[in-house]
Amino acid sequence: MLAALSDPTRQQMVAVLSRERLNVTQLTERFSLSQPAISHHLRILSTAGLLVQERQGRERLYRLDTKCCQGLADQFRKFMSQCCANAKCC
Amino acid sequence: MLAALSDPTRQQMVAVLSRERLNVTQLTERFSLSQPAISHHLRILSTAGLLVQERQGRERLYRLDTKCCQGLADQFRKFMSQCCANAKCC
DNA sequence: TTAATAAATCGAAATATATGAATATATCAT
DNA sequence: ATGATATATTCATATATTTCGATTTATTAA
Repeated sequence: MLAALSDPTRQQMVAVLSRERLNVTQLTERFSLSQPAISHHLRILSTAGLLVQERQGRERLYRLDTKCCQGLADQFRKFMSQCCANAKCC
Repeated sequence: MLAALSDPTRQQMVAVLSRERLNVTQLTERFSLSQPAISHHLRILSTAGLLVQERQGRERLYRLDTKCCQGLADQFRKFMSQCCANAKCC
């Protein structure tokens, strides 16, 4: 998840897809990248569980998987909180 | 910060350094990596603001910068929360 | 069935990252 | 000063990632 979100392009994609449901073509228009590059990033974000696909006719709309996002964000928060709590004891 | 934490070795290093203050040599013993490799990771984590150095005689002890860690974790949490909130409106 | 469109995959090139060996630097103890 | 130790840096190499062009696959419309 962290690796998926460590790329600036993918961070922007997550932000954009949190506001709108877009297909690959639409995303390709917004980012100055080729369609395969966008597909590649979508794949990485999807594999990390951050996105979900919705088939709509011949298009595939991507959007944020909020449940999963919250879960992952929470997991990360816990890791960091635990580390910070440990550090307090030193 | 995300890039720094996306590497498994560095995640472990953060966890370890949250519990103990260690120098490069000690870290090199715990991880099966060369001393330069450890220094390299320490540099990346330090640059991201996650670690601080403490000079102690001829050694340099590394430990978690809890203040910075919490700040960064919080920043990330806000980003994800905002995205999830946006998504709720779709 | 066929043409057109959307999206994924493949292959290759460019770039970035991780790693270790060797070296350099800095600090402490003698 | 000198020797020993801790750490950083340099350099080269291996690996991974990003990107695009070309191709393939799948789906819809005619």
